[in-house]
Amino acid sequence: MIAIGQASQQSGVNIETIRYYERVGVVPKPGRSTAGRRLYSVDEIAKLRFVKRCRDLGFPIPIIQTFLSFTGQEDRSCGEVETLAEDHLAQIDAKIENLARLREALLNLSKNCDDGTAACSMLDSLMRDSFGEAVAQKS
Amino acid sequence: MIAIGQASQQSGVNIETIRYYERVGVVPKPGRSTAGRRLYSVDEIAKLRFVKRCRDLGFPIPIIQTFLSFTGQEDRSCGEVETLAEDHLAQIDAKIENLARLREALLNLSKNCDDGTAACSMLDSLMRDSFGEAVAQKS
DNA sequence: GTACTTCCTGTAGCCACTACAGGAGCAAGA
DNA sequence: TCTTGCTCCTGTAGTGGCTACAGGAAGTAC
Repeated sequence: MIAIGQASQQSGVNIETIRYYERVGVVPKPGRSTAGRRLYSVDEIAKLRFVKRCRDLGFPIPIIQTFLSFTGQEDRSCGEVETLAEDHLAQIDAKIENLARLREALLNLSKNCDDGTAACSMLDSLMRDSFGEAVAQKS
Repeated sequence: MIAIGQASQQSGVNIETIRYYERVGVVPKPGRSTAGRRLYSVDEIAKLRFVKRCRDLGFPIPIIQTFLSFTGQEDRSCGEVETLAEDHLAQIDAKIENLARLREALLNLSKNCDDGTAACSMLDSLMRDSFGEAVAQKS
């Protein structure tokens, strides 16, 4: 059983974030020492590491909670996990696509900027009415 | 001079968002009718539209405020705008790259998932220690 | 005993909105 | 004139996923 600082080091999750995860119910409340300090087992560290990996992959916390509810039960989890992962992948693809479009728009805007003249054509373009219909979705 | 609902329609900015922009100082406080309702001029609508376009391009609000402080003055704005736009472009590129890496990691994880067996190899991988070093940055 | 570090709880801040409560004004029709 | 329905007002709280800080208590090393 180790304290939260060590748990943070071993899991890669920030101390404040560990407490936040506990508060919102991502990980269960750990045991406490007689003085009231949190004590973590090896399993709990592993769970924290799992959460961190999922977060690094961009999964939102409610999805991670679903994942965690699946671990332990052997049957029927794979299909649902796959669906959730595919949905997430689709969202990532959409984000990439949107960012690429945004990148294009920005490049088009700023490439007129390098002629060294005083007035900024990019700001002008942003001010004019003709621009801005192509880039619309959320990133 | 038009009311906030019309201003919202003509600028494409949500009513609540217009009030939010006013509150945080992105756009100046508009005039009011005798009954206390906001009244917007053509120029103010144009400014709202400018803010919307910048937001659609992903510029954060402080940058947009800098842009707005440049409009009106003719000299020296282009170079600074260009720098800000380039920085923003670099950030977009970094995001795209990170998402692409994330996408790869997710694909690698989930492609073992489609064999129809009961236990989920993806969750297993996420639980094991060997995975997760390649994907680390913020999106 | 003292200095230093780690830990505790609780609250507030970040970003860029969005939603809602509870009320007031305004325009059109009966 | 009255009612209906729409728009608008202010103020506050919620979103996601943390992060930071205040003010204190406990543990450890010398």
